[in-house]
Amino acid sequence: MKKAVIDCPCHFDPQKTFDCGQCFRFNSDENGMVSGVVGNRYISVQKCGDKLNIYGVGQSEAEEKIVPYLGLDEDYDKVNRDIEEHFGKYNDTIFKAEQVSDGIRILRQDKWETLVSFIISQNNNIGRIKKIIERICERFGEPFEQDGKTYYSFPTPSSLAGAGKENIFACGTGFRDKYIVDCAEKVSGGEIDLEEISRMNTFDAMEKLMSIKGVGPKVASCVLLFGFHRTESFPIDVWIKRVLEKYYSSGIDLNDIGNYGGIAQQYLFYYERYKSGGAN
DNA sequence: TCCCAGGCTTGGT
DNA sequence: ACCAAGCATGGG
Repeated sequence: MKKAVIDCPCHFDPQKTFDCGQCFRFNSDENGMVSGVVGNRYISVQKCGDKLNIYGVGQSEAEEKIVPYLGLDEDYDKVNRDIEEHFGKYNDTIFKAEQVSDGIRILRQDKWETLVSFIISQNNNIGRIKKIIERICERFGEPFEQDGKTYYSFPTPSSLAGAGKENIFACGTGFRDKYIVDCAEKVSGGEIDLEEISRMNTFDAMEKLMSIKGVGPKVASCVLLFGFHRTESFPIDVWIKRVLEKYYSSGIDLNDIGNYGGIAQQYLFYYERYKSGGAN
């Protein structure tokens, strides 16, 4: 089995990072090993002191692809300072959230995979989201072998566009089948160009993403944050609404959350949802 | 034009 | 029966 070892920066906890709901194809075991499919590789990540063991890729691939994927090139001291500046002026909630959530990083996931994944996430729970995505990969993705086991890549836009609504539905998507089809058709047909979106300002990018059926403000902002690394994107869901009412009842200026407001959102989300024993 | 309520698949509890 | 990191839809 291929293996790489890299220096682990501060503020990185693989389990928290993959457990905070931004990624649906990874699972962690009791040894703190976190494993899942990235592109056409199955990788496992394990933190050992100030080192990070990465299995499934060689040293150069780990440094070139996995380090940016994990967001390890981002300076989280700087990130945290900016977050404290923008959220600390209201009260001390963000400092507590930062402490509890320390180690969460925003991944650089594939744009297309993130888009489909968060369409599936609506009105759904994480356990079921994961199962649906796995079935979609098994049925429409490309198989690849690694260490004697078979894994499946996330299907391409054209693969899903040609899958047929009934076959998408058969993966357990429920009413979201038509949303996935619309999304796959628009992306494979070029009507939606994800690389073009990555060059747009956040407002235009949101508008463009929301022209896909089943993509509203919450899904679009999650896709921008997790798939486009728009760390200023601040998804507002039921949990964050609760946080805003509970800790920021006199309101916060959503137009002044800084360049890393989305990371603050993750801290607050994790703080509120997982501090009292966690969810599924 | 904007706002709001009820519906939507499915599996877990 | 109720709920889940929401959204499209139709009526007012």
